[in-house]
Amino acid sequence: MATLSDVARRAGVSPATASRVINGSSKPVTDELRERVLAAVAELQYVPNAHAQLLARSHRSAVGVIVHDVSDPYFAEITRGLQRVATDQGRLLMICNSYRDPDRELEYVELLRGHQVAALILAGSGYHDEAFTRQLNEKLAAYEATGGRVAVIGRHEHSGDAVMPDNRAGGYLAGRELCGLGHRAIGVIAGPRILTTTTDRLAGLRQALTEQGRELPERRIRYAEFDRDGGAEATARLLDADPELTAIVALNDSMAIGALATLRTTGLAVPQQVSVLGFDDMPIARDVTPALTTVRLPLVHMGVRAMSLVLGPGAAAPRVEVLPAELIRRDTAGPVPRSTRATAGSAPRARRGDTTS
Amino acid sequence: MATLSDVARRAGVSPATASRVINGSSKPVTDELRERVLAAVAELQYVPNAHAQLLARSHRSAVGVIVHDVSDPYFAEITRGLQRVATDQGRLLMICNSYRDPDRELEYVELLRGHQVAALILAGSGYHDEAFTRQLNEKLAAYEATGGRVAVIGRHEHSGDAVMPDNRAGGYLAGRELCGLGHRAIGVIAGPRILTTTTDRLAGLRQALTEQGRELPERRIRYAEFDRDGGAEATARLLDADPELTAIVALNDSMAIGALATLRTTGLAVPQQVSVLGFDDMPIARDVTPALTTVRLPLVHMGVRAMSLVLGPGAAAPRVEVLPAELIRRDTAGPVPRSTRATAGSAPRARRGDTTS
DNA sequence: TACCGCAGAGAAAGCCCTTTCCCGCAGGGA
DNA sequence: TCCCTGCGGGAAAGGGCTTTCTCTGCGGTA
Repeated sequence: MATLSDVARRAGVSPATASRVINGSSKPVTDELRERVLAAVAELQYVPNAHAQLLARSHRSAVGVIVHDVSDPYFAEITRGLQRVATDQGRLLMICNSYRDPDRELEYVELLRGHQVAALILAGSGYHDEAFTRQLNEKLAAYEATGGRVAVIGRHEHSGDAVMPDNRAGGYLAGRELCGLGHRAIGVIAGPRILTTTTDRLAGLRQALTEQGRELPERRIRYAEFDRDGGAEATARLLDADPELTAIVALNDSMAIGALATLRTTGLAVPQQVSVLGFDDMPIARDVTPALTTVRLPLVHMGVRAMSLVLGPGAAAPRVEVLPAELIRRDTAGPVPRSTRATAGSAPRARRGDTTS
Repeated sequence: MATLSDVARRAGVSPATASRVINGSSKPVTDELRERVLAAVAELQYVPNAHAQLLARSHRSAVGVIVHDVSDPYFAEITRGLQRVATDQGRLLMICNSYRDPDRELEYVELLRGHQVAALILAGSGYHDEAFTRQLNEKLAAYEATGGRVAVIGRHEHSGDAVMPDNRAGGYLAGRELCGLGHRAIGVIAGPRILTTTTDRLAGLRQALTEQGRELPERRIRYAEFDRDGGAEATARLLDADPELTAIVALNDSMAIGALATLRTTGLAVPQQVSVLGFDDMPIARDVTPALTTVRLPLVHMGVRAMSLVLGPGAAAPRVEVLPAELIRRDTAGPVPRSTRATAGSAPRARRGDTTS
């Protein structure tokens, strides 16, 4: 690889001058030398060594991002928002997929710190895991102590700036909607228990049901992976145990899509026999059939806000921005069927006693 | 930020020793000093400066990847394959989204070169653009001249190693399938004309139709963005001009999903009135309703192969691996309807003279 | 006892840039 | 004419790390 001194030598100038031409320094250089340098660059196909540059100008310009998986639409949307603001400000993003592995998350914080990022954004659910949370906070604190900026999206464990989708309110919206439609036998397919996103959404849902005199017993909840296959499988388990269910709340849209797949296989009509509610409103939600009724989160905006916080002026006190959830009514949620559903595989069971307000 | 010399000073050793402990060098260090260094690292929350490291050991370990958009399922799958091999070999991936902007692609080649990547993988369609192709090849050649390895996925313009999905054969499969089902009035919603992927798939499709004595006139092709909305819009235009169409081939699954959306809005039943074929077999294809009949490409495997080529031993001659396409029959393609469709909005028109073999 | 070899540690030379500091020179004002 | 100013350019000092080379001191062999 050609180096800067190669270029300088070839152009018959000092490395300093070559550097100034190449970087468009404010220091003036005569046109003649400039030409010579540019010519040498072209001839040698010179590309500056990014590591050397980054080391020399200890500049801190890139921003580190840790998500679960960029190709998951939830994070893809958030990332779109992050990217938009970053690009506007001429920042490079370094995006890491933790695949929801806490250890990997910790490693990536170190890695990004090592890469001298100007700021760090963690997106995605927090964990109910004290030891991990403490470790993470220590690392983040150490990073902030050296001037790094940190913001989190959707996790409350961190003491600094945060952008929070209102998961709890979203769960509440879902619950209220189903109650309004007359459902009582409501099942939930949930993501991993250890995720705060799961428990927050569940808490809101439960609150809505409780307010309406319904309840949400643990036996009507199935925990699985937060993806399509997890949703499909959890739905199967749920229906197996509780054939009289008239509604299923999926704690994200991917699971909801899995649920629709299982229901189709089972031959249960949506929403005539079973209603389905999703969560997140990923782009694909409107394209499944029937189109998914879901709780929308302003994903792109969440990204925009987080990046703005982190690149904008700091604040004395940590800022928490809560962004509202919104119910999007499409075609998968309908009124509770008039009669008890005739279940195909298993014998119809007597309704278990739901309490009434 | 604490530096290595800070650590060394605190531990009462030389920077050399500290470095050896931290990096697990093969050079032996007494346990006592090791302990002291490790303690200092922990106390100072020391993280090595990645740029300095990368500069000092001019090692070239990371691999650069340029895709259209990682969050596009097509590339997400490919990337999964790339990642798998890279992780196995302890390589870091730097992934850049070109968003199908040739200039950005060129910039990213430079950027990644500047970051001293050991290899470069370009995934995604090539362009029918000689000037661009020449420029890109020059840049790649310059990179290879300095020992860099290059592989491309799905583009023939490059002279080096390549992994090629058989787009043409895939188009052929789609055409043959529709002919077998009796379709004659076949429309195509295609990606941008400038992409070789578009023209390759189209060529295969046209070949199949021609062999069966059908034809594919330009008026039955609509070019649009290679995404959902492009597909929806192109479908609308196509149906508007040609209400008697009985089948639509989408040149990728995203467009196919857009087509399904438009057909649903229009009130045309799939596949009873109109058949739809996709291309790629993205994960979501099986979850739309009806499930999408499509041409499968071994996306993950393509990624695996490309990364293997690029990290494995070099070859004297450039290697081209062509990976086969496969037709996946699901529920969107059916036999041609018996009678001419009763079109809702526009008056039924006389069939234009399709030639018969 | 004298010498060789080796283990373990440090000194210092890069890695490739950027940027400050300094120098020479030309032009303009006194 | 002299001095000051300012412009254009180069020398050199980092930036933080790795790694080679060198040095010291010890145990073992002749």
